[in-house]
Amino acid sequence: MQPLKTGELAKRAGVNVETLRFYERKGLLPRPPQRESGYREYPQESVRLIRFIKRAQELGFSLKEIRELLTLKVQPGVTCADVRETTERKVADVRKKIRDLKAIERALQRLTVTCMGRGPLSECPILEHLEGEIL
Amino acid sequence: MQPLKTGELAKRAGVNVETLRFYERKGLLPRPPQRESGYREYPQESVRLIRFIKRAQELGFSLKEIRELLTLKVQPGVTCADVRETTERKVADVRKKIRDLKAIERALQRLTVTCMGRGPLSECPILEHLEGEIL
DNA sequence: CTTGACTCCGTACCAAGGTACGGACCGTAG
DNA sequence: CTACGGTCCGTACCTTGGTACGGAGTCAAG
Repeated sequence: MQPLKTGELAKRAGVNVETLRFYERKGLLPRPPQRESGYREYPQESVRLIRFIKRAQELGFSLKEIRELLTLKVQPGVTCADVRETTERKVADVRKKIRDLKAIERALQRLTVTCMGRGPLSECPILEHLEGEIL
Repeated sequence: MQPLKTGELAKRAGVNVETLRFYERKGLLPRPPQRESGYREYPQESVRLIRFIKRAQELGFSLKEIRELLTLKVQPGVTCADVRETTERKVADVRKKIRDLKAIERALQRLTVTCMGRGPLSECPILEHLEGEIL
């Protein structure tokens, strides 16, 4: 298995070359050995690393959190329980976001229910509510 | 009712002075008449306008969307139904966000369930999943 | 009339997660 | 050997919703 050049890694991992550079700057992707010319030579595992990042992102982890997860992985003495704890915190975050959005949904829903969609703008219950006339 | 100076409006509306300047730049808050000295003289209604913005924000509207709502209000021929439509689109957005977050929640929940929190990091099911080992 | 608080303006900065650009250099196919 | 595409680097730019700063000018209380 040959090392990968930046463009090859980007292609295999399904991201932009610029994104790789960005991840490197952010400390998510370690800088690989470089040739004399400066060309980076990524090991094959880098593809997995990028995919790890992308998966974690899909699960709602921020890049900062992902960097922490990656740091956990290489620190001695870190246990599975630490990773689990991070994940549980994230579940709690996500649940809070869901609760907040549901409150918003209910409020908006109440607004659309009060508005028949008829009548002039000056009597629109939605705008009235936003202006604080009612409630 | 005297006109309000920037600081007074900010105080009454519960926002920062800088925020008012920001809203003005963004086209949410029309630039009021100004004295010779440049001092702005806001009409009392501006307090309501800022509160409108803040309420709409709490309901998940972005500043851009709020600007559109405000534009709707002053355009002739716009009906209550237009406002209702905007609100309904927003409800749909919010519902989609909730669905997405629920999918994330389920996925994270599955991960924490598979992880007993014991054992070495090298066998952590959470990290394994993120790396694509399983599934 | 002085002085401290307020206001003006442009601009820079923050977070997050990238994308884009330009000039210089490299590498390889033809 | 040359030409084209890939890569390097630093930097600027984008979005969203603001916050902060600094110098100059202004207002109003004492």
